[in-house]
Amino acid sequence: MRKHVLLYGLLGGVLIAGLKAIEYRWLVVEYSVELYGGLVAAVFASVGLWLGLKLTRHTETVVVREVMVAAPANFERDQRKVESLGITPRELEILELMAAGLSNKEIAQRVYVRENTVKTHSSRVFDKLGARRRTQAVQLGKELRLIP
Amino acid sequence: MRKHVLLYGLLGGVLIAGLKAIEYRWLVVEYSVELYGGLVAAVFASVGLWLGLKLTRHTETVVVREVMVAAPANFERDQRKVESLGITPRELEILELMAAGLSNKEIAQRVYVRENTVKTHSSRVFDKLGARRRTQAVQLGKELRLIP
DNA sequence: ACCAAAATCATCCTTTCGGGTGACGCGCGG
DNA sequence: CCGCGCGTCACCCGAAAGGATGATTTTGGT
Repeated sequence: MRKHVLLYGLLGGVLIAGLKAIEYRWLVVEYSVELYGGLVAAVFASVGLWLGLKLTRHTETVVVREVMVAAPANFERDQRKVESLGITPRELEILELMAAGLSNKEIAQRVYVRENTVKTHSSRVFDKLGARRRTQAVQLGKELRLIP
Repeated sequence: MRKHVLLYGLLGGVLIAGLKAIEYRWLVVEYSVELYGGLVAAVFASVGLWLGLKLTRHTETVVVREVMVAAPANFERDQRKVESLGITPRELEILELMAAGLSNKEIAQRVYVRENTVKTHSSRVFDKLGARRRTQAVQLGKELRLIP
């Protein structure tokens, strides 16, 4: 966290210095200020946005709601199996998305990570489930009541 | 969401205009650019941060708990959908085996045909279901009650 | 503050999938 | 008899998935 703030400040400094230098070299034009401001704004906005997402990615409030539904099946995760298999929350999440029929790339975009990361997670899940293919993993996941 | 973005852009414009005006009135000094950049950076960082928080603050995982446990339903194939989609018995068979997590090769061995044949069948099923991946086909097949 | 677990990302390499295309035989109904 | 649907099989090619390994960063709990 503190590291983030430091990095943030540092980035700001570097950015301003860089822009200053650039300005004096080839942006000595009428609209340099606008360009300057725009760039700074864009960069800081992105960083701010990223930071915001980063800070709250895992802060979910769990709301347990009792509902009376007739047809659709009720799903209750078998937490014991999850633990005994040593499957992490993230891995479960990826497994669910896999079951929804998403490709690794799509999952990556969905959860804001690289495809490589998704592949690592899925590999681990396959390992823990003893599956060789994603369809198999999905099937096992459903059988073991790890996913709906 | 779109509203947010619009507001964001608008704010940016107003801010820049405002700063520009201010600059020409009282901040015509040596370090106006730094001040300017700092202000823009700060404001946009906060807004970005706020936006980030806003977007993810209310991510709650809703756990739906049901009282009555309907027995693991008996599966009844929706023959109408099967026909309307033009899915043949053989294709359904392959789809089921796919859902069981078998690879094309394994399916081929199971039903005593070449892997190539399995591939054509699966391709046709994907076509008819509008799926691009086998996991997706399985998911759709279950949703449409074509397979258990 | 420190350690272990979890999460992230990369690179290399092999296997599996999926798309596209073409072809052949069989049985059934017109 | 001929066409048509269905099942069968082949080949090529690019994309996706999976295995193995190593590395760094975050997080959570003493």
